[in-house]
Amino acid sequence: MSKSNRSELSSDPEFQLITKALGVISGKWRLYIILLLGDQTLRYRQLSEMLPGVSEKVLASELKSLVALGVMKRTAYAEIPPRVEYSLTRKGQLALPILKKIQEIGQIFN
Amino acid sequence: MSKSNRSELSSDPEFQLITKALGVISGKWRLYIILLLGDQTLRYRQLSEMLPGVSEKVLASELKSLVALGVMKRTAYAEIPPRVEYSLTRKGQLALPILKKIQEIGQIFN
DNA sequence: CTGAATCCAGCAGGATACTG
DNA sequence: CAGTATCCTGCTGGATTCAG
Repeated sequence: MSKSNRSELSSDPEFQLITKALGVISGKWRLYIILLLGDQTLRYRQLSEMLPGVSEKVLASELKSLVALGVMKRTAYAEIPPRVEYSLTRKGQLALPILKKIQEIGQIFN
Repeated sequence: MSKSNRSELSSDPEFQLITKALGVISGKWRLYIILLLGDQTLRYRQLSEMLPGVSEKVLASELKSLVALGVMKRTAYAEIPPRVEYSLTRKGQLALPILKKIQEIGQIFN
């Protein structure tokens, strides 16, 4: 990483990229949820059951953020009872291999 | 990621790895500091100057955490004035290529 | 020079109840 | 079924001062 001592860190393009990337993966459950979804399409209820101990509020807001970030897409069907499915976007799938690598870091420092 | 519906998430080994990895990279500056150091050896003052806007307290505690995690090593010389140098451990260097990849995630979602 | 100590604000994340 | 609405708490990171 080369340094161009500008006075503000926030103007460093590398810093901006890192911040962006951290937005996708940081948070107690975020990365785990993405890897859990993987290439599947899952309903809200399925995700919820796969994440025991994560409250509705937290799961819902994480999913919302991930959709807003462009990692996942949400598809709602106008049925009764309601059905909502989540899957990775193309960008999400692009990022997936790298995200899986992050687990290796966990192994290195075990 | 395959799921074996055990009742507690914290007993899932994959979750543990992810949590471990997140410990290394999450935090507003942590990942940036690691990439900034890269293969170099830098003194505290140099790091501090490369990180305008990061207070002494935050920098010092981040470095301490990174040393505790085994990512960096700290070498202090008994001189006056004191000299302290930081560099990546072998484990840190092992992780470096993956950490660099994380920036690509930032590019994907730009 | 290299930090530690203190004090403090904001927000991510959790518990629980309720709605379309 | 798929979420909101509230309310609450602890931790992360920031400002400033002090010390070896």
